[in-house]
Amino acid sequence: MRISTRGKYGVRAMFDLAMRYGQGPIPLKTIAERQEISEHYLEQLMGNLRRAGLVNSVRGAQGGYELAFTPGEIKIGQIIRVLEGPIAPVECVEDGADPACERFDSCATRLLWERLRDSMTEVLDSTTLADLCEEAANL
Amino acid sequence: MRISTRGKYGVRAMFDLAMRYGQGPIPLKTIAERQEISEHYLEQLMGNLRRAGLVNSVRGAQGGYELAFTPGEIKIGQIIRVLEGPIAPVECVEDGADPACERFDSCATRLLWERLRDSMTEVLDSTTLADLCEEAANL
DNA sequence: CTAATCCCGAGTAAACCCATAGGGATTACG
DNA sequence: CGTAATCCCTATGGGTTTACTCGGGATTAG
Repeated sequence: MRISTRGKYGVRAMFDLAMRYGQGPIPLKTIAERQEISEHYLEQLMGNLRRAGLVNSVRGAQGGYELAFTPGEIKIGQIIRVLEGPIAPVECVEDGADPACERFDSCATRLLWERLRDSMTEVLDSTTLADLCEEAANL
Repeated sequence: MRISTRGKYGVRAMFDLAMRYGQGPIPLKTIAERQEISEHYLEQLMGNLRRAGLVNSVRGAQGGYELAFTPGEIKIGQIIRVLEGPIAPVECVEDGADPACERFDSCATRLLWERLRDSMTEVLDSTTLADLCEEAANL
């Protein structure tokens, strides 16, 4: 029941960018050092986030990454979905999964997994990067 | 963000036992066939559940497994913890994890993971096998 | 005695995770 | 215009986990 380092690192990196929102592009190297994440590995994650439209990149010297939206507009759930895939404890309760479940009594356990999925989604989609920044300020 | 087949199969098998609670021991083979789970694989899972005290086993012919408590006394969270480990999206918010987090601003993300853990725990520990049986009856 | 059953440990193929390596493209700045 | 800083891309590899399979031993009802 763990998320992988992808989601963990991704949220950390995005939080790092959120804390410096509006200060121009932040180089990957800086984020990686501050967050103690392998640079090359983080690069792959940032690539995914960029292609998903959550960050913009600026190439060349003095370049780096910046959020594509304000911290208040980016939900943690979006980051997780990009880096970890759909938020669903089992495949058959993924959003848009085919509803044909040939198993008869699995339906009972399915309701359980749906409730679990919903409660996870609720937490992850009701928290934005701005919320994390605010919480960080109160520590 | 998936549970493995261990948790999935385990819940299915325990649900199967709950639906037949009080009818004497159910052989593994029967459960495996009904739930379409590899027999040898399920055997390993049942071993874990037995050692955790959630099921009793009866050896020899006419033997099998039965719940060690009434369906209403067994929470899904207990099954998941036996087969999947602690319910925690990241290691540092495991119950009883050392509170020494040398990372400074990870604290902000930590609050998030704690909220996620709590919402997952809430769902899994507020549902019992009896709840699943009841839901199955209403389908 | 025998068949049914649980019990146990080893082995294994595939997938996934977490990187690492090396080079190419772009651009600010002197 | 050259150079260093930076993003971009693909490939590779070791380690771990997953989801089994296999083979045999122990126990017990009938």
